[in-house]
Amino acid sequence: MKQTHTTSGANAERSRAHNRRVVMGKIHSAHEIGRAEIARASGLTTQTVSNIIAELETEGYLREAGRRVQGRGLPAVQYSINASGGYALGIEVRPTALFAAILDLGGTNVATWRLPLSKATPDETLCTLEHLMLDVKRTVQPERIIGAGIAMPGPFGRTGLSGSAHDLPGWEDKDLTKLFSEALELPVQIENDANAAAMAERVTGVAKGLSTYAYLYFGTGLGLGLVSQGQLIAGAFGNAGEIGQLPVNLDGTIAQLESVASRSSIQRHMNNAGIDVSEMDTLDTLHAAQSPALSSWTEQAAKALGQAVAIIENLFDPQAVILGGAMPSGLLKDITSKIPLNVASVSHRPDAPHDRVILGQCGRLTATNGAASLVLNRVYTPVFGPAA
Amino acid sequence: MKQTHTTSGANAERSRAHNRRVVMGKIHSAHEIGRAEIARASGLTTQTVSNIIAELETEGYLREAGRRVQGRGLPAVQYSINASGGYALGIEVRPTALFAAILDLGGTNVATWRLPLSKATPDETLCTLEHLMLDVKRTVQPERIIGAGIAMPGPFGRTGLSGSAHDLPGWEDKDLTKLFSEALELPVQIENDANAAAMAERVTGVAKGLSTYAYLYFGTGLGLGLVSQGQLIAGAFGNAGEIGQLPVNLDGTIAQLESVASRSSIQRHMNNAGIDVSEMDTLDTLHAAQSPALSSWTEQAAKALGQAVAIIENLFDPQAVILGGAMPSGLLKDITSKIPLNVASVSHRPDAPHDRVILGQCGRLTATNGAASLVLNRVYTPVFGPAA
DNA sequence: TTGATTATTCAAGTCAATTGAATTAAACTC
DNA sequence: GAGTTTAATTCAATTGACTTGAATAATCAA
Repeated sequence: MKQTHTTSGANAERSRAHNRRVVMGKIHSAHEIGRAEIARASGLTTQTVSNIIAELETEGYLREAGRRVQGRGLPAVQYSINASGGYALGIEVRPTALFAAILDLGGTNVATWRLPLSKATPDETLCTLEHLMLDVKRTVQPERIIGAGIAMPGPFGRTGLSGSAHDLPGWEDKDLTKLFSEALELPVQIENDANAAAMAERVTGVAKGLSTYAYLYFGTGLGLGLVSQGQLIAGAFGNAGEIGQLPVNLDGTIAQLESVASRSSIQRHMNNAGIDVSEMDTLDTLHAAQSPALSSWTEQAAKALGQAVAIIENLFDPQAVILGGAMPSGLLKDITSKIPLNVASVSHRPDAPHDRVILGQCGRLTATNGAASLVLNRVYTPVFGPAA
Repeated sequence: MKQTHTTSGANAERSRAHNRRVVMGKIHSAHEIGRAEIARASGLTTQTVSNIIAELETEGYLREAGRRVQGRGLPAVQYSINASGGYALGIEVRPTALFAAILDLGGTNVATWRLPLSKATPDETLCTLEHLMLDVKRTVQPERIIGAGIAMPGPFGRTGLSGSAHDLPGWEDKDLTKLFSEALELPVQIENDANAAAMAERVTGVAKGLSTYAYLYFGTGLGLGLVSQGQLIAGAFGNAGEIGQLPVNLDGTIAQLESVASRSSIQRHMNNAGIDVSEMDTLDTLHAAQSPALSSWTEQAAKALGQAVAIIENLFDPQAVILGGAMPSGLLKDITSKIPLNVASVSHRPDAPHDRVILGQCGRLTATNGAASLVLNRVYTPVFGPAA
């Protein structure tokens, strides 16, 4: 993930790109907004905003949304995102399947694929992707596809995946960015699934108004995505957020967070109680029926997550911690409400406009949609090259 | 700490400011470097770099450092930072004293003050500062002072300090930035002591080549500074890095990190052994004499810190974790070497160019010098306005 | 109806980047 | 050691994008 950035300098062209993002970002978060207001909020002149909006409109990214009368003076022409003006492709690579989704500029899912993989080796995956692309190009206008985001389970080495813990063999020492961008013929961004999922909530979900938050992702294990000022914190090597091994204290016993709060931990727990939950729907049913075995799991998980949340709040001071991932939403909601919060924390702000722990709303395909959201976030959030 | 940024847009002027920082940053980290090389490293043209360097040189921030023959072609004129071209003021407010330091552009300490405070109320502090400023202006040319950094123990509320844990009463609900910038008549930056200390290592210490790292700070308690891509991670309300309450597991007993690894924990531990260590020098002597009581503390502290390091590495994936603060350096070195590292971590990189845990080198006044380093870091690291 | 207010556009001006050709000084080649 | 190659730097012209200030348009208030 680490690379030498040789483009830290600014020039007119890069200023324009930056300002286009600023404008798109304001429109995205305000939903409908006029030029003058964007100018005030961004520090640009109305003239500049006008020019940029004209450009964005002819390119199809924006559309007029009537005038709004708001007191005296000429009513401002409102602009909003033209959802069909661009599309982002999201790819999630899992050990047994490849998920894909297309989101439009507004963040709405317009297509979803699930392609089985036997081993998820690079060859098989890339080959499957080439077939997928044919389909993708039939679904939306190819020239309207802005880019692709790829979500894979980490951890990442300097290139490719590394370490002994990940479940995708054969990807070590590969230049992932090169591999995918060549196969897809699109600019790509690669993140682990938790990070991608975190972005989904920012672009379309409950984190839309937030710029600094943490996201706990229930995948096979448990992942953490950290977003600071609208950008993912990747860490030096792209592996920030490995929270699974966090030690938690359950009634005097130390356990790893992931072994108590994850999908695989439910399966283990329920199997011990003689119940098979290999199907996700079973879980949903059990939850609706208030299964005692499931609620004893929930209790443990919530307790463990409470400790994780306390640590996250202390170390990162986020606006909120969001919970999401591939779990029945009723169950997730239940967990969310049961997480104990430390009243002595700096995050305890009685006047806060929202809860400290929030339920994510992006559903089971969060990571796939999140992969696409990585692309959308780049449209809406200005970035500048990092320090050397 | 949170505020509405109305200047996220880019223009020619802000581009220039950005590029000046890029150029200063390259020169700072390379020590001596020619224009063409800066151009290559930054993506700017040599012409632009030439213009900026000419500007910076006439302003006194740079100076020529001879030509370097490096093979064929015209030998490049080398430039380096002109240390006396600018000064940064650092202020550290503690409950019983105000520390101040001036660093030159090269990061060298040119003056230090220690002014006793009886209660460190805003009134007393600001009054003391006004007297200090008279002295400061006699020490260096007033117009060469770039700005001031302020280090205070957190946590911060939306304005001022808040919470029950901090030791500076009377600062609640104050607009710190306004208060200090008006008293000093300088642009100011305010951070907690751990964050300031973290910056000291980046500007002058062992973190000079690092852009993403964590810093564990021994103050009265224990603080954490997180630096990502050359910038401090502040969190949503400026309180990121509150690591003191982290639970650690010592032989089955759960303790708070701060109660085992901090200056006050040493005092408690040694008092229990019947030894008084209210003077820091005593500690140094005891360490040199290999006091058994002290080494039993060190062992516990290192064990606890090992757990904290593991969590930091997993959550943040830094290039390194640096240890520093107001402790005898021999003792710190000892702790550093004794911290157990998890071999299974993603941070275990046998080919890394440096250790995973590094001893800081900025000495006892790290936080004060660090406050000044906040200012210097802004000179050397380009920033752009954060997302809305 | 008139004046105040706010949004927007028009036209000119400015800033700071880029581009391409020219100059300088060293190293390599024969 | 004369000529060629290479690299850094400067000179002069150009361009892109933002700003400025004046003009115009549409609404509210009196």
